[in-house]
Amino acid sequence: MTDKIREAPGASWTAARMSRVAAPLRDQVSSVLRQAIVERELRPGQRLVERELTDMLQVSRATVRESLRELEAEGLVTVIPQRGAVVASISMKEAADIYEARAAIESLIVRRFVERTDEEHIRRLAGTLPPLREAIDAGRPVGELLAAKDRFYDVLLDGADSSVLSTLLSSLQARVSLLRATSLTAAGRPAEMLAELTALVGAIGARDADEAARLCAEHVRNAGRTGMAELAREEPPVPA
Amino acid sequence: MTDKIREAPGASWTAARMSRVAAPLRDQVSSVLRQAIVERELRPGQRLVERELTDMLQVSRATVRESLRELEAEGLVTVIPQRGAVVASISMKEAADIYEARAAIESLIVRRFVERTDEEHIRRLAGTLPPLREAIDAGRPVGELLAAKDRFYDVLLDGADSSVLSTLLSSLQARVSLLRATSLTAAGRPAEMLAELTALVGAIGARDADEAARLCAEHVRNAGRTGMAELAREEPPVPA
DNA sequence: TGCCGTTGATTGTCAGACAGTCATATAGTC
DNA sequence: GACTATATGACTGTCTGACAATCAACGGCA
Repeated sequence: MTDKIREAPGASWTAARMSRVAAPLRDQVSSVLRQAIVERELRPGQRLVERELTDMLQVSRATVRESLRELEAEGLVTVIPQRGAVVASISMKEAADIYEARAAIESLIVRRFVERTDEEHIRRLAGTLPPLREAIDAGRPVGELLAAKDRFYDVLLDGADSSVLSTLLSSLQARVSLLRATSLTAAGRPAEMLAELTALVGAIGARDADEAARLCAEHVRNAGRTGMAELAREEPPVPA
Repeated sequence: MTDKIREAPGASWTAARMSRVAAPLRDQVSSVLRQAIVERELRPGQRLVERELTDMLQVSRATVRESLRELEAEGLVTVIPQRGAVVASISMKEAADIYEARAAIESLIVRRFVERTDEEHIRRLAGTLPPLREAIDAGRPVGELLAAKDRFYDVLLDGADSSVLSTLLSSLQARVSLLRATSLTAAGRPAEMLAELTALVGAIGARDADEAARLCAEHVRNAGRTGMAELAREEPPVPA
């Protein structure tokens, strides 16, 4: 009767019980939940019952609740007063807004990268593309493509050297991941993406900040467009 | 021995004890603390000792802690493990980053406003300027100017109709308020601001989204520049 | 003067309790 | 049999008290 989540098929994240290590326990709890949400093991609309979480993660209710506040502030969880937390879901409209915001922020990041980075960073950035190309050519699963693309972003953020912008971007990225579809699931999109990133790296290499920013914004908008189109033909989210 | 904050001179916000009303208690606590921080009644660097907060606000430690997690996620409070929460402080560099991000986001908002709003909204937006002008001409205190400007933003955000962008902007705005100086404390800056906003409204009225976005970004950058210049000649933040 | 152990202040976490509220199942009514 | 009023159960919101672990400051000692 309880333990609904634990019984859920394929709920692999339940294995991640909490063990007392360095970081505050609540941060570990947040991380586990955050990851489960972003990776869609916890589905949008799904209730997060405190008692179930405490049983599953073996921590006290107080700790779980503090974590939930954190996730709430990040927009990954929605709290309905007197009803508790549910995994957040976003509307198409919100998703569109988030993509727009991402375009703006990422452009800024690219601009920063161009302005303040050195040849070494540019080389490293360019170096992240070949693995991506190989993954695409080999028809690897979406997860691996995303991982490869993450490395691109890692270098970009590192070079832009702005914790503020990094934080902003990752919170936006987490929220769009609430949509089930990635633009990368659309046929042909991975190749397009690679082309866009290649062009972007080209502009960065030429130290053309304006052009790079423009390409970047366009890239995000394209991703958003395909992703949302993809989404439009899937089933609706889990009802409350 | 306890009650240090309550005894603090001029700590007017302490009067705001919690009373049980509709919203969850923790939200009231968050609001009180957030406001106290943004209005600089709690200074950057100041420790927020849980016991003192519970005494002052008359709520349990659990409730206070949940609020602190929320403020932490908003970036208004920094938590040092095993030492607890302190009011966040930001470096000049971070502040500059935030202003840049604000410029990007606000431009987007203005663009949205132009794209999707009607004459009525534009009139309302223009209508917020005269009170601002009067406040400036009458040499009213900075607080009142800020309030008048807030009304301008209210209309703008309302017309842009995007909760995502509103949330983003207000979190950025809260964080820069951690700097003590407002650009408005600089001599002549209020008048400049008014001129910039007037030009902005003009572009919006003409439905020129590009120009409006450009003016808006410029406005934010100007505000950032003066604000940070102002800041540079004040005393350093309260040490930990 | 500078190192080190003691002490006090606080945080991190836990368990248990209880009122209030929402949703649902149950019983009673027409 | 459909419909409403009520009882029940499942949870959340909040509080209290407790205790180990850690940090910071103090004072003693070399």
